[in-house]
Amino acid sequence: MLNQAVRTSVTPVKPGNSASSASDQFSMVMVHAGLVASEFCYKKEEEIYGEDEPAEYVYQVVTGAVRNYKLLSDGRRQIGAFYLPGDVFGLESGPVHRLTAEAIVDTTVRLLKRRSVEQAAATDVNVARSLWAMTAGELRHAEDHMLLLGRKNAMERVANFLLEMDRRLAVAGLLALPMCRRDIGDYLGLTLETVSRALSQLHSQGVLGFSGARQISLRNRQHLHNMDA
Amino acid sequence: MLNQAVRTSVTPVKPGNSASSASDQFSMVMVHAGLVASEFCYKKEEEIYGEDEPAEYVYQVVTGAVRNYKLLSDGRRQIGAFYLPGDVFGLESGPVHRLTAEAIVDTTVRLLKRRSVEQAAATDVNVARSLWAMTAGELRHAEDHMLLLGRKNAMERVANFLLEMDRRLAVAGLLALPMCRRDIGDYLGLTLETVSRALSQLHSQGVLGFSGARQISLRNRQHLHNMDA
DNA sequence: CGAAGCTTTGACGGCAGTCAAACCCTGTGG
DNA sequence: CCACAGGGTTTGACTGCCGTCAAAGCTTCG
Repeated sequence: MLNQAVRTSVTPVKPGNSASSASDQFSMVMVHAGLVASEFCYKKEEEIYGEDEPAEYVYQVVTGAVRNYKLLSDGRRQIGAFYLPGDVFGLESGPVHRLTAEAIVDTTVRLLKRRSVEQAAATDVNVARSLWAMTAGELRHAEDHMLLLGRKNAMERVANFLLEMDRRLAVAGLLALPMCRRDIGDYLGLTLETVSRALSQLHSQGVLGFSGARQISLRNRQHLHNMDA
Repeated sequence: MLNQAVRTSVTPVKPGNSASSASDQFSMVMVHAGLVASEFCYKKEEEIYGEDEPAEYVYQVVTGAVRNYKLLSDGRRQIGAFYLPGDVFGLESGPVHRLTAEAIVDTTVRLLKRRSVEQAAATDVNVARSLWAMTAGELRHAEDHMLLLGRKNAMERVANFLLEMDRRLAVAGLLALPMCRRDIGDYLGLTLETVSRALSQLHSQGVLGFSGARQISLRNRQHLHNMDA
């Protein structure tokens, strides 16, 4: 499961545009608690942890991308979140992971032993507050996503997705999507064909440009905002 | 907004079948912190707090029922959760409420000042742990609900809803639903007509019985479990 | 250069949404 | 006590958005 221990680190990951406070808080937890994070690498498509497995570690993406999902018995899949560089994932209040996490592409993570984090939280109230805030941040995302899944049409979902990815991983105005159309569909509650058709329509309207299917440049963010309802 | 101060209390609410640990934790927070909760009543359809309003209180349902929802600008609504006797709601890690809460029927709540809760968490690590656990419980529900909204068909959603309500509010094998068909639809990402058709089909199959549209008895829970995918 | 996987596009179908009308229940006032 | 009004629920007819199935095109990498 853990491929390759590369090195240890307490330095912050990529201050970049993924300016969620979660990554800062992750660093803070480590600093306050005197913890040291190890780095590991997962290959493309490799499982990081499975649904209902004991939660032994907390992770932070350094490079790459992760999908977090649930499966129905017949194979239908709902991706709850994508984790990108700087994002913390796998943090549980209870004993087990409630979704499966997989590397979408080759991915490097920093990780902390969950038990160490718990101990830090038991002695430092600021650490405890940070853990709560991280879970609350995931809840906020889930609440927004329920609105999308329950009430938005296909074009609104895709527009919302593009704006979210633009905010979280665009560099130099260019979106380099790590995930395939099926992953996007399983995140948005659509089929891969519907995602493709929506993107094609936006392309033909000049709202976005392609440099290969996964390199996208947004040419009219306002139009996307208007479509997002 | 706060109609009527009835009395104060530190005793647990209704140990009943809503055996979520959240209500116990609410009591624990109060006991550990020496806090006293006030009781208030909201009338049917009355707003308890609005989206983006400052989060000043934490609430626990004593009697009645609450819907927690987000709206799109054109009126489409997604209900994220129903809160029933014993449930805690309105707890935020950040400064504001992210959904609107309304009483579905006449509802009594106990409430704590958020500032008091924060202070208790700052000095008692067990309180801090409880707050995190409550938010984590809401996140778990949201993750399950994303799977329902993104990937289940109408019958699977309704079957899931009936089993959830059966677990949370059935007394003597009878479900007394406080919410109308539109609320159920807005919770399940369906229209009220689709909810009604699914319930009618289950009735005609003998899976459930009606005593009025909102009094339901489940006659074949196994069948519902099988339908829930 | 070739194979495999990913993406796009097209044709068609079906599930759930929309619109509409009838039915039912509850509460209220005569 | 009954009539009525209003809202909630059920049912029907039809529509349409998105899913399904299929095939062709495009990348990428060995």
